[in-house]
Amino acid sequence: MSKLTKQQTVESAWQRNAELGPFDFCPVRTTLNVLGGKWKLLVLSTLFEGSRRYGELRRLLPEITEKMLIQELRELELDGIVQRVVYQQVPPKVEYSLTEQGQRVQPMMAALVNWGQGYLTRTGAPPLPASLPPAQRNR
Amino acid sequence: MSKLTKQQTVESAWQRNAELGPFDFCPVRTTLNVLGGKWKLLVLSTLFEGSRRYGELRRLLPEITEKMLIQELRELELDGIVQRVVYQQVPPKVEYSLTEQGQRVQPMMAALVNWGQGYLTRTGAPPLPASLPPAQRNR
DNA sequence: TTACAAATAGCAAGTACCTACTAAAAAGTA
DNA sequence: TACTTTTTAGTAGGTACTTGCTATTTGTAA
Repeated sequence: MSKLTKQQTVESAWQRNAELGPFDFCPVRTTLNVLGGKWKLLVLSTLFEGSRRYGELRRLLPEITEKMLIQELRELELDGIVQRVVYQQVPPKVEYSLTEQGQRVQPMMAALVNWGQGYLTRTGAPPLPASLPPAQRNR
Repeated sequence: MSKLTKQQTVESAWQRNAELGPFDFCPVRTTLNVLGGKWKLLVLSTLFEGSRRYGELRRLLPEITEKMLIQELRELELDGIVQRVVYQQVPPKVEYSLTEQGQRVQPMMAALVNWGQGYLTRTGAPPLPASLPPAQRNR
């Protein structure tokens, strides 16, 4: 993207990262580019159960800023992971759901969950934050 | 971490992200925290084949800065993913290899590779960078 | 007319992340 | 002494990513 256009429009995450060079057809890099946002997997996990309106997502994921939520949704839409359907009503209604590509994330995420769980149980939660008393771990 | 100690020492990635709140025992978050660095999976994939000296890694991965390379290695070591063995020689020799936790990354990464490949083939490489002529895609 | 709900966008400020460059240790060799 | 090889650390600067706050649209209800 040009340095001149300082304008901050939401882009496809793929596209945003696609100018870094010829490494971009690396499958892992692709996955990280498309799904690597701080909240994307969290949002997707909510959509595994079915489609949701924007407001529902907001209520289900209060730790995400509104700004971030739409931004992530917008990127996921541009990258073909979620589908956005607008109903022509007056208090507007927008429903988000997973595309086929989005559905395919589920087994992949299962692998992440699996590794993370193994790590947590095997290392006994945070590995050696020796500086903190153990009691503080669960804060 | 205290705002006062501006000192920039390498921390465990787990530890660095562990103060964000009670979400941290989420397995996915854990996985992303530990393995989410820009180069970590790339480094690990190099170690799947066996142990490597620092210099070998540097040569095999020229796109990574030396600084970043040791930093990522150090974090991975602190998080228990790689093992670091120092040989008491005069031009120093240090070998890095995967721990058991590190070995377990391989199947997980396979899932990432799989998703990324599916995405690339199904969407036909970069999805709609309509602003660029198709020829430019392979730059 | 004023107020409201639902969804979304923009900007400024802050934080985290990466890179480039410089430099240190250690012990043998020229 | 000066110089090499191998591994590692520090610092400054830049870029990318997140957050907080404010604002817009559009019918309908008060």
